[in-house]
Amino acid sequence: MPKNDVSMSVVRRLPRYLRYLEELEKKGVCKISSKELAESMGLTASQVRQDFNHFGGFGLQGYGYSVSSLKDKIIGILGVNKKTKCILVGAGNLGRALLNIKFDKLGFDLIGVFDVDKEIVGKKVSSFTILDYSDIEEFCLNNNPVLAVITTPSSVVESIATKLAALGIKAFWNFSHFDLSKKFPDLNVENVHLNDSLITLSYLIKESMD
Amino acid sequence: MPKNDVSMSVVRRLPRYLRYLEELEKKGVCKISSKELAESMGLTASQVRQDFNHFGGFGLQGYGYSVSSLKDKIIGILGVNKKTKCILVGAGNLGRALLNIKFDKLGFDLIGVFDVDKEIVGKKVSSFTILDYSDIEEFCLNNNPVLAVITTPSSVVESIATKLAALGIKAFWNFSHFDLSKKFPDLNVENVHLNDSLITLSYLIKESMD
DNA sequence: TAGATTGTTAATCGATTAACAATC
DNA sequence: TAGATTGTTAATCGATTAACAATC
Repeated sequence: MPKNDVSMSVVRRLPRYLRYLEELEKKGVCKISSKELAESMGLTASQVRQDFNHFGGFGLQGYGYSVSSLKDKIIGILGVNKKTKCILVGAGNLGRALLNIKFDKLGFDLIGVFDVDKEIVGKKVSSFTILDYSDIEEFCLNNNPVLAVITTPSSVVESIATKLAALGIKAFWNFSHFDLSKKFPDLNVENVHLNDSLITLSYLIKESMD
Repeated sequence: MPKNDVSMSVVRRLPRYLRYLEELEKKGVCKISSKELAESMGLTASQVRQDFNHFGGFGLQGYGYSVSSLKDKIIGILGVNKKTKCILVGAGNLGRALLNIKFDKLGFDLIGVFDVDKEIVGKKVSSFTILDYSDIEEFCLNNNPVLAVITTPSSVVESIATKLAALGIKAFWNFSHFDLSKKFPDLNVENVHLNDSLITLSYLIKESMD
């Protein structure tokens, strides 16, 4: 059972652990020590053990960790085995690219994709038919999605999020620059700021040229 | 002039500062105090002043900071005024979505988009003609790009990156799960792990339900 | 000058690392 | 049992916050 108030530094390492463990399992590795896992991930053995012990003792002293049971524990902690209902708003290039994500393998069930553009409403992208944004209210009342993926222009995000929050949305995966955390401090917001990421790289390149 | 060895915590806040300053400038705000800026960004005034002072004194005691000159300083620090040559490898959905990014506003000049799929090679997406991946070596020898955006399947990233590194690429903007930092410790790598981001949100939602 | 706010030093807090006893 | 490696406590390190002198 996960305990509360684990720091975000730890939480953000959990998906990485999961990825590495899945790779190990694929390779047929059954057992791994904190030392080996740390080395392959660029962490320290102490850090690995500290991280896991936030959630209870997952290992066996003198042996190490069972890859499959450690993986299962982390899946449980992250809630990847859940099927949290979600919608995607904004079926532009980025939104459509995100439709390739295996939401069901990440703990979500994508139940609706919306856009305002009448040109694309009704069309099929991957296995999803684009729905009309003007029907989103009724859709949410009927289906109660928990997460909204926001891939619309920043200018319309405030009004969309306000509507969705009123309809009971509890979390935003936000690809826009609108600061949803400030406006909705009680909701869960995860920002993906691609521009910031690329600019950071500009800085690192510049520094490495010195 | 930027000094060296500023921590990544600080560096990652710089693009956010830049965004907020651009918004302020758009609103016609000329002057801002560390206190005001901190409040609007969810930081502390101390943190804002510490951050800027890593790079020199940008403010005026008793007055605050000039929005436009602070913005210009940060642009300089981040190298956003540069035009670092870059290429994109993998013109699938995600790659094509990224073509909408204003690379030139973020310090880069996107000079080539590559894919292996003969079906799309030669086609135009946005203002870019998709080039044949088999010509990438010659292209790099002629044009010397510095950054490669990697939006191919993870399985082929190792061989692509090995080739590009040998051709003088200095940085990767990596959207795959392949661990480029481990294989190329001397290159600049910025990872965008969308799956990890979504999984983190799964955890946060789960926690907030308790 | 008085008020405001920076630049900077010192204190605090939290995360990482080290150490080692517990134990498989 | 001896060796190995965890779980956990203590030490260290670094980042954030607080405080205040400098100064516009």
